[in-house]
Order: sequence, then structure tokens, then C-alpha cells
Amino acid sequence: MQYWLIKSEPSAWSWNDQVRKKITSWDGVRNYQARNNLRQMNIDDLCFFYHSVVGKEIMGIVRVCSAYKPDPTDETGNFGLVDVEYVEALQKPVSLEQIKQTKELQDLPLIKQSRLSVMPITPQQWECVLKLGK
DNA sequence: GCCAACGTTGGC
DNA sequence: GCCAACGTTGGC
Repeated sequence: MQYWLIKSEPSAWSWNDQVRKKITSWDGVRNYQARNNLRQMNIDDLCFFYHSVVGKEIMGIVRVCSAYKPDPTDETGNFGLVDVEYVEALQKPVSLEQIKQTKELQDLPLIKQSRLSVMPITPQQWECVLKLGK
């Protein structure tokens, strides 16, 4: 059981879209590091859902509900996806600003590697964000 | 809208 | 295999 953080631009796929649709294929990843992280995911792993560019905050939690499989939108066959399922919203979204100001979260790749769209996060970091989101 | 950081592509 | 040129992402 591992924890992750996945990012989406709300203009492409927003938290509201996720809440409405419940289950979706996390497609469109075209970066090898992100893909490698995707490939490590297992069913029932939990992910924070982060809004990049617009909002810049962690909105809620989704659960991995399929194994890694090929991404049908990728013609090269190099990339894949997992399905994720809505779990719950944070009571208060946790902003990038807050994350930067929190000591325990300084090592989140989100801060220094802003372009990485799928990243692992530690149980400690997970708990810390949950607390901030209450 | 700008630009820094990072990835990818292609010529050599 | 190196590296310059180019493209993309995402914070500000």
C-alpha cells in the first residue's frame, strides 16, 4: 500500500469532473518518470488529486482501482495508465503555498520538480496533508 | 504573458 | 553518444 500525488490541469480534467464521473482512466501521461511511477501503482493505493496551473491545490483523494495497462490514446505503445476512483474531498483544499510553508512537506517533488505529474509521497507526508486539509 | 526548468529530437 | 535547438509544463 503506497501513497501518491497526481496532477491535472482543471481545464483538462478537474476534481469536479472526477467527483461526477467517480471512476476514470488516468490517461495522457507522456513522461517516462511519471509513467514509471504509474507502473508501480497497485490496486487500493491512494492518491492526492492536485490542481496544477489553476488553483494549485490538493483537492481530494482517489483510489487506484485497476492495474497498470496500455494507454489507448498513446500510439507509440510506450505509455500506460491506471483507473482511479473518487474517494473523498478534503474539507479544505491544501494549497501549494501551504505546502511550501510546511516543514514536513519540503521534500515533496511537487515543490522542486514541478513538472512531474505522478509522484510518490511518504505516509508521513500523507498524514501531514490530511491534517492540513481538515 | 513571461520565463525557468526540464524533456525530447535530430544533426553530426 | 553528444549537444544545440526546440517544445512543454507550470509557477509567478
